[in-house]
Amino acid sequence: MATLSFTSETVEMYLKSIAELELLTTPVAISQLAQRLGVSSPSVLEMVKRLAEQKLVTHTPYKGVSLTARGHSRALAVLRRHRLWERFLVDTLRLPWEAVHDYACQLEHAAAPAVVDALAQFLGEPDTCPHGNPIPDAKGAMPAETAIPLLTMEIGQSARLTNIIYEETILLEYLARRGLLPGAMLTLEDVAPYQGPLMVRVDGFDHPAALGREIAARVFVHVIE
Amino acid sequence: MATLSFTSETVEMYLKSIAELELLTTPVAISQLAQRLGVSSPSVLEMVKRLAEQKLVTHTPYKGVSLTARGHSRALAVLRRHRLWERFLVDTLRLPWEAVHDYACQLEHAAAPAVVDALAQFLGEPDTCPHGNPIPDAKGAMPAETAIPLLTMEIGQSARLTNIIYEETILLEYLARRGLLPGAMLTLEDVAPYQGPLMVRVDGFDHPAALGREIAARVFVHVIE
DNA sequence: CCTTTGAATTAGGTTGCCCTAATTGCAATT
DNA sequence: AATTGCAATTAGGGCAACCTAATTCAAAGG
Ligand SMILES: [Mn+2]
Ligand SMILES: [Mn+2]
Ligand SMILES: [Mn+2]
Ligand SMILES: [Mn+2]
Repeated sequence: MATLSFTSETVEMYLKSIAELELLTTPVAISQLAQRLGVSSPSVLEMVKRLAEQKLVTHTPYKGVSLTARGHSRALAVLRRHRLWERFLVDTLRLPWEAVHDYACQLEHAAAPAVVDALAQFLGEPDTCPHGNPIPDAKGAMPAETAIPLLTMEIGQSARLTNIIYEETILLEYLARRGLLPGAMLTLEDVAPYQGPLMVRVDGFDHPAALGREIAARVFVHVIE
Repeated sequence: MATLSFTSETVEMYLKSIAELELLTTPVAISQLAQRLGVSSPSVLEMVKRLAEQKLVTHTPYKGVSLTARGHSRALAVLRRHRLWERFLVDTLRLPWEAVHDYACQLEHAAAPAVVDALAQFLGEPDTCPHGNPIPDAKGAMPAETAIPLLTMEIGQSARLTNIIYEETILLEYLARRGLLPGAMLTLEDVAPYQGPLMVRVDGFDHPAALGREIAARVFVHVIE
């Protein structure tokens, strides 16, 4: 008999968040995770111990957590559902690009495998979410990142926006208002010193946008030429 | 400030189940609810007390529970989401008629109002679920039942199947195998005495189906003529 | 090497939702 | 009017996730 390991919504959110944070730093600090999930550090630590017991993560005391292979594939399954729902909400239901992230965060926990497969087929097996991030395939494989953060561009360079990582609705709303959607063409005009903002001209917009470094690290681009 | 009353998935299931059971008997017995939800009677009683505190139900000791107006409208909202998702799963994703009930039971708790509205619009504001039951409109209004239970038909009468109430996957599977879907034409051929089964001829099927009274009370029809 | 400081951890709760076993009460039957 | 059977209720737990306050630790700077 298979170990009937039901994964609660809460556990799925922990695993998904760890996967997202591992793209920035690894192992992931307890406090990072606490901030991302909006819960206290002791709560995270307690859950991390439960996850470690189930061999979904490894915890190095005073260092942080990392996903095991098992945990990683669990996380990718959630990410797949999340991004498929996002496509559905934008492409089929025509809901706003910056709002669907939150809606998908609810739906991602509530779709049986048969539903996910049928949804993917209906959508034409898309390979990116509306924010440009890759959708893992049914086996859990995901293409590696080829774009670079806008933060690492050089002044004067032009680029095409490819994707926005570490999605959060407030970030998406901010970027949408400035035309910074996947596919947008932009030019880095200036970088203020002392951790100051990046001035970015977006094609079709009159005024350049000022992006803090925090944000510029999450916006990925393909430089032209 | 509005009393931010988040309704958990569990509470939603209690309210929906009470609404469904009220169609059969009212007030709803604690043990009925316990059986429907697959939990113990003490658990139900405990929850019923919580629901009563929130003025979602009224509890008459040793009698049972009834929904208040507040509880009823909450329940109809869940039912609306459930039935809209069922339509989506059958019409758009082409999933099997008898399987979608369970899938929709997960999705019904995970759709923000904006998503529900957009989904209803995309589906063309349908007014019944794939099992023939009415979908409450956005304001929570639902047409009254006009069909009668197959159980109350007289021998020799013919009828068109309209809907199946008190949905459960095993029941739907049983009926699907015998062609008993909404729209099916049927004739009541015989009723065995002593609470015995009803023999029903279904158009397009060679052998008549034998339905227990429990089931015949849940299959609704419009008699011809 | 010692001190400092913020992150991690421990200690000790609470709440929601579930359980089994024991008891009580209602209502139907003798 | 007493009995009996089943449903309802009470009693006493359990576990997953959350919290705040107090303590301990590690890494960095003096
Ligand atoms: Mn989520
Ligand atoms: Mn996305
Ligand atoms: Mn449900
Ligand atoms: Mn249905």
